[in-house]
Amino acid sequence: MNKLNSFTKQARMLKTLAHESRLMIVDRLSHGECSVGGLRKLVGSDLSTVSKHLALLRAHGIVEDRREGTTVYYRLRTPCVCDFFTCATKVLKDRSRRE
Amino acid sequence: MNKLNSFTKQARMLKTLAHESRLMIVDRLSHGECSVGGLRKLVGSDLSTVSKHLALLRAHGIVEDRREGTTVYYRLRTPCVCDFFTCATKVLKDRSRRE
DNA sequence: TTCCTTATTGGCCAATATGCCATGTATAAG
DNA sequence: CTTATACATGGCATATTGGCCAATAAGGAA
Repeated sequence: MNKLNSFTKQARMLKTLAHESRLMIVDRLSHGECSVGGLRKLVGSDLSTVSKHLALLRAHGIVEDRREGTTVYYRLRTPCVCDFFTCATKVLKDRSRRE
Repeated sequence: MNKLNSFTKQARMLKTLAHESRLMIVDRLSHGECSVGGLRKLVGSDLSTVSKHLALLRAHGIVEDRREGTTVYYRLRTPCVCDFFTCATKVLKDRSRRE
């Protein structure tokens, strides 16, 4: 059923990660689960904005959540997305060496 | 002078790559340089559209160009961006296994 | 029940991205 | 010179994204 080619799927995933706040969230979650409020303090945006970022990450299978009372905790669902950080850092370093 | 934090820079690079046509272009260039016209056939968009994608990739240091007569050839400037494909494929596979 | 805390969703608007067409530029050929 | 080829760029319309506020939902406590 999923007839989307590889480039389309890769582009969607990259788009999902291609935002400063969402990168901060993923990086934070790579160290362990965190509540929405906790992530809000981290990124500094409105709670509703953070919640929407999380909804997007969840819709794309990057994170999953767990409710405990009124608090919702998020965690990474695909831990290897962190490889993007290694990858991105490497590219950025490589690029700065050439400038 | 570049006071941008790491997340901002990473987000910019991901945004630059987060487009189906640009991914196709980078993938094609990973096999060797190619003219704008050649890339146009590959992605199927208007030549001006492809040219703008290339301008964006160039502005972000992903590709560089070389003119030969009236033809302009593009090539990857930071070959390790291809690691993103490995990375993305890995994540996508990992995700599909969990669904 | 009502109140409070925490998070999600809807609405709205500003900012950005995308893509096409038309125009401009650079090089080569005649 | 003119013409043709191959790209690049400006402009404009549309689509998407991002973020805030307000409203809503879901739990826990009194």
